Amino acid sequence: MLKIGDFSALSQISVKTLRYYDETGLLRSAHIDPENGYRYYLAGQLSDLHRILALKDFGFSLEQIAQAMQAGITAEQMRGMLLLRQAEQRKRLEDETDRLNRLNSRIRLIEQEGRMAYDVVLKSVPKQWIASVRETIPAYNTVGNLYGKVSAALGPSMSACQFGVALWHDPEFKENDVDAEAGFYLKQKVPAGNGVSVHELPEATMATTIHNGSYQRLPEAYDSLLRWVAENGYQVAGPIRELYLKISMPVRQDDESYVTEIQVPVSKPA
Amino acid sequence: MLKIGDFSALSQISVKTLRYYDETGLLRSAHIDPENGYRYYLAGQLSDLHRILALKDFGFSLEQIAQAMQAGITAEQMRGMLLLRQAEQRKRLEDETDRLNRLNSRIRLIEQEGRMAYDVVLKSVPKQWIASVRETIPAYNTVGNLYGKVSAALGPSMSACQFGVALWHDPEFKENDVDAEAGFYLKQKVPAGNGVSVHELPEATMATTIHNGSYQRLPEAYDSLLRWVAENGYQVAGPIRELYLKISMPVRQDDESYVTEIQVPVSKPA
DNA sequence: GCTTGACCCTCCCCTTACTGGAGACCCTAG
DNA sequence: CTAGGGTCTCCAGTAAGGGGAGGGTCAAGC
Repeated sequence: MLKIGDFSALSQISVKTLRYYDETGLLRSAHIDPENGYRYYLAGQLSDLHRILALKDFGFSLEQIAQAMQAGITAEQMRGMLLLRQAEQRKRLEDETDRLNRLNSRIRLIEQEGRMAYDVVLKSVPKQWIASVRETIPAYNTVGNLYGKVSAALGPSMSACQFGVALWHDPEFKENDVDAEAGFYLKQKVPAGNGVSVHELPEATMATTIHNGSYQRLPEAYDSLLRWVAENGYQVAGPIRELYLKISMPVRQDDESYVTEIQVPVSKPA
Repeated sequence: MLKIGDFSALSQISVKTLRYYDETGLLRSAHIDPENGYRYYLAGQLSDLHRILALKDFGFSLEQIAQAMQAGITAEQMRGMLLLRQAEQRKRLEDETDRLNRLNSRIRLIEQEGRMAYDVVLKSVPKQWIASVRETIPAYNTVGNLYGKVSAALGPSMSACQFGVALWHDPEFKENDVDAEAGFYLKQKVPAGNGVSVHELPEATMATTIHNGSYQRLPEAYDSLLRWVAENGYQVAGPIRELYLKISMPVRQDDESYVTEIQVPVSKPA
């Protein structure tokens, strides 16, 4: 019979941890002296502990290990467990690889451009009702003219609007003759009409960034964002959205208090 | 001013998390109504939140992020942070890759041998005093004869002994003329003499496994262990140790109550 | 003006796999 | 017989929030 300190020395596992395993039932001590509560272990329990440590090293939780241990598992069942864990571990490895790639990409961007670069966040946005008009306009920065039309057509329904948004439908960047959709996100559905379309934008996975300030510096944000998309192995999968989260009337191109979010729908090519 | 729910909807970050960030000072709400305690956010804070999320995605802890955020960091400082994180992430990726390899190796072993295979654990063992004799013996299983010599030579010092141990000094497996060292681990240093050497084994990183039962099945344990060492990219880096953790007198080759630990010192080839 | 449902608040407990410490008891060697 | 080290239980804390209770607040519809 070994005292807990001896068992700890043999196994290189801390006394604290052994007590924890005993307490949680993962590895019960072979005997407890009822006089003084001392735990006693058998040398033969070292193989149980080794099994626990090996499974832990494979990435199983203590709870999973406890289940496997008390069930007197066969080689075939063990193989099944390990194959499941293998799949999870592959996924994990892929995630960590992607994370490293994102880090590398950001470092490159900072080194090449000498500035901080925009923070790009990948997120899934829910379905969203929108009231809008879609027209071919001469250039990006003339999109503002469309909002008057929308709000005039909506009339009292304007109260259901949250904030302005633009969608760029051209699959490639175009200087002129831009296929633009402009309108407002809606708190709830409102009737369409008067040339205004009311429809629901689908749920989508978006690479997004926030631009603070003047619209004249928007191209830098687009630059960071689109490079992020390309360098991390995504492709653009739909119209890019611009959300005008803070704006003031009358609209000015160089108001530094404006807040704009750019969203690029993305997908991983198969 | 946005209520916490609005800010949550815009950012896709849960209200709970936003409150947690406020509480911990990571992202304070711009204003708190003193009447009712409601938190209010500005749209401009979205870019702060985006920075937090981007850094979190890179693997920084919230505490690290908080420090970086309140210091008004420059692009160059940010680059330094990211380079440090990059090195950590590379290490992590390597660890996770090794873990997957260990998993693969174990699965292969089970599939090829149709049994559970031994649980191999990598651990670092501390320096250890030993009293021993070293001789060339006809075969492995005749090592038992040496222990009598050692205990006779030690005399009353035997009380400082913990358990018997054998070291195999041959770099390759040998059936005959085995260069063997046999003796006992010591609780403290004792005087040498009478043909017994007392010296200290160095600290070492060991791949280890526990064998329960008859010595006749020890070769299976060696098989699992040495395959593990080879398949996980280690090389043997010193004499293999056998620790006789539970044994009884007289020694029998087929006693199923014996417990033996095999330790292979390993290193990663450069 | 009233009600109702959605929203917001704080406070507490829970998660994993332990680690650290306090205070008390116990064992063994000299 | 004493000193030290070993062991016990209990409590608190970790990172990053999630879940829920209990209670106050706000806005819209009637």
